[in-house]
Amino acid sequence: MRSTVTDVGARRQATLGDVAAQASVSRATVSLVLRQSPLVAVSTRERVEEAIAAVGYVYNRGAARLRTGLSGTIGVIVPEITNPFYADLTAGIDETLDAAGRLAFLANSNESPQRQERFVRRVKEQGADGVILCAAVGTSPALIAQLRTWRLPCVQILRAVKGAEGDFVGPDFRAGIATVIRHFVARGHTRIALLPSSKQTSAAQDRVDAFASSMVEHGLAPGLVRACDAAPEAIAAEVGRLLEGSDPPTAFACHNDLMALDAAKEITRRGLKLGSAVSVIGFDDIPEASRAVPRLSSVATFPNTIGRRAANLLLRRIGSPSSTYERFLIEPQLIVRQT
Amino acid sequence: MRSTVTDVGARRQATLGDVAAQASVSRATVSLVLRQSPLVAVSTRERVEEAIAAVGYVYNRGAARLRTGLSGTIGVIVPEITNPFYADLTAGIDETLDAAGRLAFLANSNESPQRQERFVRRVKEQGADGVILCAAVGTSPALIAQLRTWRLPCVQILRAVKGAEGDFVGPDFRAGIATVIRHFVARGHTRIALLPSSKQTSAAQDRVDAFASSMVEHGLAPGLVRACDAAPEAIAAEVGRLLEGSDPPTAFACHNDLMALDAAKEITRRGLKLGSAVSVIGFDDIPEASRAVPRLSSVATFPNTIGRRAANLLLRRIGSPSSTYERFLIEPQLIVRQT
DNA sequence: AGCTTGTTTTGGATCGATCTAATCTGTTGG
DNA sequence: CCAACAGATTAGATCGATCCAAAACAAGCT
Repeated sequence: MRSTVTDVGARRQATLGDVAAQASVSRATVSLVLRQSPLVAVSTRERVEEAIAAVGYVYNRGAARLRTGLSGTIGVIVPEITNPFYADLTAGIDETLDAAGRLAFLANSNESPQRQERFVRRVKEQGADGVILCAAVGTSPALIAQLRTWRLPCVQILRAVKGAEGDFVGPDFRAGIATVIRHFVARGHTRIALLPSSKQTSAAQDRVDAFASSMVEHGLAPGLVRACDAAPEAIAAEVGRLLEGSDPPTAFACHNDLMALDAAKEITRRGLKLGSAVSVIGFDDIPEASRAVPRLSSVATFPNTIGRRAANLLLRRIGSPSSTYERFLIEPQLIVRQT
Repeated sequence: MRSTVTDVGARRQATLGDVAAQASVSRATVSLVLRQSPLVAVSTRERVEEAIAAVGYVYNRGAARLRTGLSGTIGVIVPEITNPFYADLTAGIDETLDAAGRLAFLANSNESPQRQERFVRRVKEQGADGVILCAAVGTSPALIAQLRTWRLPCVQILRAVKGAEGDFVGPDFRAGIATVIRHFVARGHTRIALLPSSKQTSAAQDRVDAFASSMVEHGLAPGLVRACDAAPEAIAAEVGRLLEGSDPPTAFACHNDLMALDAAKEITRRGLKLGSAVSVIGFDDIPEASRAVPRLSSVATFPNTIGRRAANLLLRRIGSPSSTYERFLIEPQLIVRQT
């Protein structure tokens, strides 16, 4: 009663109780107003809203979560935030969560399962409502099982942890490889090499599998598969070995654009003409691909879309934890440029 | 007493109380153990730790925060997460916070002050202990003032909001420009152009100011300053206009590497030889700079370091909110390559 | 007036931790 | 034997919201 707006100097943050006092209603009523309940009379609602503004009240979602069990937060764990692909992905997630009024914890596992485990635990401690996880190389299925016993909804993206099923969103790498091989064959290539990442992920394995069956499908001899570290020197060396071998390949399907760019560089350095003598295609269609000379052909994988889909799926799953798992494969698109 | 470890099927998450019951001690004691208090006897501590493992207890930081007022979280708001510079920065922040046992909310304002404001409010609602903010273009000083009245510590990075002082960490753009001009002059250039971003930020203004005083310092006529949108076409057009003008510049200092790469492309397209006839230098030293042909000279600005410094400063500020503001300018480094 | 019925409002318990001050235990010294 | 004290443990209040069941109020109908 006595307390008025002039108590601004007060060090303490305004709470529901302060608003209630200011508006001469009960705390319960203020709570109803905050949650847009249709129960409160319009006149009271207005009075309460004025009071909220007057005392400078800010909702304390942490306190609410204690009661409701819902925090309005999501954990996002990626293995390599500095990779432009993940940055795009993150932007897509961020956008969707923003629209849903939620906030994301972002953590960079840096491909370390230990660090990843630490993050998962912290995210759980903070009471996040769910997790979007791109599992680090070497992730144990036990981690996913852990999330399950915690009843913490989880959507895996890009890489599926072996031995742990669940919701999943990622590019259809198999379809992508199939398209690339079809393209190469149409152009007359018969000696084709695949350079998958040497990281042991489902994303790499998918490429290898699809490559093998595609080659068979087109009646070609099994192509050359050379798992390759992402370092520029490693790629140059591998490309060199292939080109110096007997019956060298004339087309290279690379794990991603960064690797493809380095491969292209080495091929050019050796005096071969890209686009005519030799073809190179990467994955992801990063901005650099179209800027390079010659402009790199690439399989676009739409990270932003994947991020949005994953976030939407997670939100749905949080709403209905019991329904059966979903699996979204985003159709990639071959962008033919000069290589 | 009756309840044993076998209640695993229970839907409810284990709480402090469950651990206490399991270990036959009080909740207060368990709490002390969790916080590594030296008060508890070693034998009890061990008993409690066993109980924690037995019931599968996970700390509820949200509940703790209600009492302590500390959440162990930090808000990070950047204007453009897909820019590799910010990705690196984020990685630096993430690393530092990880070491400090904290978790970051990451939000992408996308240069929208409205969105940024929404995020700031959400971060506050979630009870974050502090904020690292790279202010969107057009941010009002009122936002910083708001944070201040909320007593939410804030470290600004890269761009300082005009009219709002506070803690700051960013590259020393002035020093960077000075180095570039010195380098150009040493190479014999006298007609120099500056292409700052057309975004109205302190980061752009710093470059403009430093450019002007550098030119004077070397006894040169004021150079050409052309604020420029980041779109490749806009840059090509601007570079074209400059080159076709009377007495065209022979050296270009660009706002960042992405712009510099596009400028370089246009210069090459016009048949001018980069590195001899014309020089181009960008900022940030993104990976693409060293991969481009010709290899782009650039001013490295060390985003990862900036991220770490900012995070460390924020952690210190959370520890002692009242001490005076600090301002860290990270010395950039000119990397001379082929342009 | 008394009785429904429907709409608003509310007191008090509750979520899961921490904090404070008090209690309990065991030891030591007078 | 008791007072004093240090060390270890605890009961109960508390943080700021939500939930529930009950109360207050208003309007309409006998």
